Amino acid sequence: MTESEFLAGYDPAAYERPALAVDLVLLGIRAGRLAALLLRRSRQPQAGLWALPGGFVGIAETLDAAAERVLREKAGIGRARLEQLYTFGAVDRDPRMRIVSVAYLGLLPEAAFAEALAGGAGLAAATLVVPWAGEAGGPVSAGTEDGAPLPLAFDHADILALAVKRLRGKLDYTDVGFALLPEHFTLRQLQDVHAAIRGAPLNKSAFRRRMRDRGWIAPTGAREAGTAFRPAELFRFDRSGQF
Amino acid sequence: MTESEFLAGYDPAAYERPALAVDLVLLGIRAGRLAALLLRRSRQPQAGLWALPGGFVGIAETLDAAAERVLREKAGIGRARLEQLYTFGAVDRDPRMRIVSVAYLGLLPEAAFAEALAGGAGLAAATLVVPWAGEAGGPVSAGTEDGAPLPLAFDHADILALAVKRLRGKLDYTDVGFALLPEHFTLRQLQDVHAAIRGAPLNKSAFRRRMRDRGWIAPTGAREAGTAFRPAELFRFDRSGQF
DNA sequence: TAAATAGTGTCTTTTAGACACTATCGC
DNA sequence: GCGATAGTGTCTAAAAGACACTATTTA
Repeated sequence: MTESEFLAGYDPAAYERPALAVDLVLLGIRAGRLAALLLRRSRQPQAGLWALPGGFVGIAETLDAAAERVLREKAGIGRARLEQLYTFGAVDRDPRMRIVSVAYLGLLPEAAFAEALAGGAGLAAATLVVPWAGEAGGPVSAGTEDGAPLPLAFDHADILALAVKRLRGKLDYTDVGFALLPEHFTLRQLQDVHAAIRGAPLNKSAFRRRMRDRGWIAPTGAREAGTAFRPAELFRFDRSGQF
Repeated sequence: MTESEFLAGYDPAAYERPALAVDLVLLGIRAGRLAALLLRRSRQPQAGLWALPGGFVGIAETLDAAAERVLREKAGIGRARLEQLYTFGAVDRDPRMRIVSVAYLGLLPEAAFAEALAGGAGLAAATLVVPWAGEAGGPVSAGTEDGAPLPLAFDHADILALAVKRLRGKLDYTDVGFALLPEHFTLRQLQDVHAAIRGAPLNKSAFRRRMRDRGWIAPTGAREAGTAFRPAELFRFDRSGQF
């Protein structure tokens, strides 16, 4: 153990520490497409650009707790499925000072997503263009509903791209698809969510067969209402069938 | 934006910051089993327990750079495939002070692993018992070669368990298996590595077929030497066949 | 030629894609 | 009954597991 390590270990106050923050990638489905919740920066630096909701981590606060607090305070959302994504630590990622940021992925059902948009937090929805470029995923770009690009602040484009990549990677073997749906849903809705995340269409019969075989869905007995045609059966996520 | 957020954003020096560290899970294959490199703690707290090599992140140092520096300085290893794993931020994970740690997964070929053990860094090898409990993976425990358990310091058992889980998850669709082998290897060696990571045996014919079909392996034309029986063909990882 | 492992062939099972078909609802 | 979508049946293709078989090398 060198002298500097000894000091760093036992008197770390003697060394300058990076600031530690969390940033939230809040994803939902909007008009059949994957979308993220962004805030427009009103101040320098990067004023006018779009940023992920974020905030600093308190000295006596867990990372998860900080993410939940930002979800409440900055996004005005009470609850969401949050999961740690990756920690971004480039030295110059924020021009003000050294900030290391732990990125979180949050998944919102369609209603919660719309509610967050309507709330007073000033959030806007960025539609994500997610081309199907193999399992690895291609580039992800954020834009308005009619296609105008939304320029992202700092390294937030990288964070967003990684979030989509992670979501895609987990789609086939975890329950992430259900986190974007209401408690009761039709198989068509579920398929649409999967298609939006993949960026490519799915075969209907094979999809339904797979969901059934995995034991992930349970019939509720109820049916859709208000359709102009044959109403579909409503299912719910069956947590017991996970493995 | 509340008053406290404003202050935290623009005068973060006014708030106490967590210390930021990296911890390295260095994995390799030893006697056909998955093993990790650990350091025995000589001081309080948790003296006598086994810990992952780690160190603090410098104020002008990338997370990846900090991990590489710890790899050199604490483990005496020049190069390894390092990949960020997860960030651990429980408030009381270190009794001395608040330390948030970014865990890294490092994969070492068998020779590099043995070399690191023989080096003067004081590293010991902990054999990992990795039972096959479905894709999710069961509990992971560290022990000596003859089965005596090695108690781990802090939350390092959690970090180790997550590292193995990640390694398992990536085994089938990335090149992690090759990172644990020398440049030239036999298909038997490759299969043994996969079996060690899975914690379950693999079908020979199916395994070879899959590796071939994916274009991951390229014949070198050379053969094993020094065997008491038919020598196997040597292959190398074919990076071009990844996707 | 015996021992031991390398490497292959083939049958079966599972999973997914393609695609047409039937069922059922509101109007 | 018509329009539109829900939901199913079945053929085919691709991938994986089981397992026996042949091949090749050293001693």
